[in-house]
Amino acid sequence: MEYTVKQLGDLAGVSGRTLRYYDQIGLLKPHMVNESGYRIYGPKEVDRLQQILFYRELGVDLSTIKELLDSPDFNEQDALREHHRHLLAKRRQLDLLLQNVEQTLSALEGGKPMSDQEKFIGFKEKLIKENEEKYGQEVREKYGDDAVDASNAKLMGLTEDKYAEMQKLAEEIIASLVKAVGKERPEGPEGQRIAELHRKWLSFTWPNYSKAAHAGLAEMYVADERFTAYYDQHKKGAAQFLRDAITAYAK
Amino acid sequence: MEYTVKQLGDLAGVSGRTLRYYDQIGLLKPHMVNESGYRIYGPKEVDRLQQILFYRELGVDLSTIKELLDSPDFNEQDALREHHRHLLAKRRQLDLLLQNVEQTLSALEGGKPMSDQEKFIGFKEKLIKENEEKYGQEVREKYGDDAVDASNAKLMGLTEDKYAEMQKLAEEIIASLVKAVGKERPEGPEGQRIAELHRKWLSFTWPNYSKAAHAGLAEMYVADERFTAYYDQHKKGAAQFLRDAITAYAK
DNA sequence: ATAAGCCCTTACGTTACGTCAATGTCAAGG
DNA sequence: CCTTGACATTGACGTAACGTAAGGGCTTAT
Repeated sequence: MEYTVKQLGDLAGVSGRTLRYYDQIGLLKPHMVNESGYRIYGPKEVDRLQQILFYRELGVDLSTIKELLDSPDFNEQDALREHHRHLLAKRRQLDLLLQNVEQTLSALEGGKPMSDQEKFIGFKEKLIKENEEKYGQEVREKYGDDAVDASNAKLMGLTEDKYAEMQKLAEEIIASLVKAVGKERPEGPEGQRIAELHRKWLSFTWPNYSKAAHAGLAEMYVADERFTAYYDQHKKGAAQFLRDAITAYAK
Repeated sequence: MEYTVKQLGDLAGVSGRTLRYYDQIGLLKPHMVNESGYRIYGPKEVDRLQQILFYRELGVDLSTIKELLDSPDFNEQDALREHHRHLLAKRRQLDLLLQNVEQTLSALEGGKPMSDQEKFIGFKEKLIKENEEKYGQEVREKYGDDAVDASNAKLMGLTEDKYAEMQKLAEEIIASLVKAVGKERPEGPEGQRIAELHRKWLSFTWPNYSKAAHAGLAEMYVADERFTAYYDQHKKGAAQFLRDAITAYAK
């Protein structure tokens, strides 16, 4: 199919000005220009525009998009899979915001008041993005491993004794957290003891411990609702507390 | 608590420049300025910043935000409920985009090719916003249709056997819910079994299952009081439980 | 007392378009 | 055939929401 500026614009939900601008900066050149100067777009341009919009949706700036799409080793499949990952991350962030709204509402209606930190959970897009790039894979691998670990730890070389020890440790961490939240400070001695326990717990499955990775994981505890839910199921605010404790510990 | 520019910025995930800009345009004035000219923010400013960020996240421009927050009949509760609605809408749009990516991928891998229209589903934010009310109604009408569908499923190509099977499934879901609510956790094994049953049940009428859509429907179960009433008639809290179970399941 | 890390204001730069303005093109109807 | 109205074109200027750099004070730790 062939489209004029308006037609393609309507199709994709962008303005004519936008398409002319994209032409101007060389991001999306029309397939051809007819004798009276009209821009005519073909199927290849349609697909390219789709790619552009995927990137734009994720907040990538136009010059970067251009570089990416024009790079000789650009692979559409990989790009789409990346889009998918990032969209999922964005949805997780949205879910955090939804939780935040709900909590704020209930606090307003006389529920439990929120800490100032809690009031901004879900907004720090950039931090989450950066963290994901740095530690995301590590954490994801870890998370995947966790599931495996739990069900058949023997395969990973852990003896049953060790596994039991690990579980006991996990329980102690939770129990300590439940007691500490709201009473102790994360940077205080009890908070630091918990962080130390957590480091020990980690050492069962992490081949090599690093403070940076530990801090990154802690950040994940509040950024990824799966973790948050896990810790908060025993006591609300536990994930937050643990995060702060570890952050202080890793410094 | 009192905060300086940097402290509040770090807390909320915005830059110092941003806070100074907000001061400049009168959107967020500091509680006070100390003798050496430092901006000092108090608890009221923290809350106002939170409100600002909620609006900003939804794409409202700063001058409009200012008008809203300064309007004499501004009501925080209503605003939060609005935020909630819009965030849900945004999530629906994200789900559309996710589907789009998935379809594009499968088309690339030799699946069914997409029409040019389909290539841009999920991008037209503005249209979605405008049509939100319309869309919502459509969905609700669709729900009405679903009820009709269910009652005379033969028209939809379901054999009577299949239909009976479907009803049995529905009954099992209700029965399991009644037992589980208040005793089991939604993320626990029983909750997940119920979510799985629900997925199976859905598959009778949905042409293609997607986790995103499943989760979206679950959200509807608590957002639309007709759904809630349907599930809660047997046991209070059942809709909530089912929602949580499905949400965990779809992750 | 010197460095590090905050804070201030002023001011210019940037991105991704929106919005005129002045003008040419094209299909449809009276 | 002519007009009309919706489209198209190229400038050119405007804008929102900051980023960034320059030049200079304040506070705290070593």
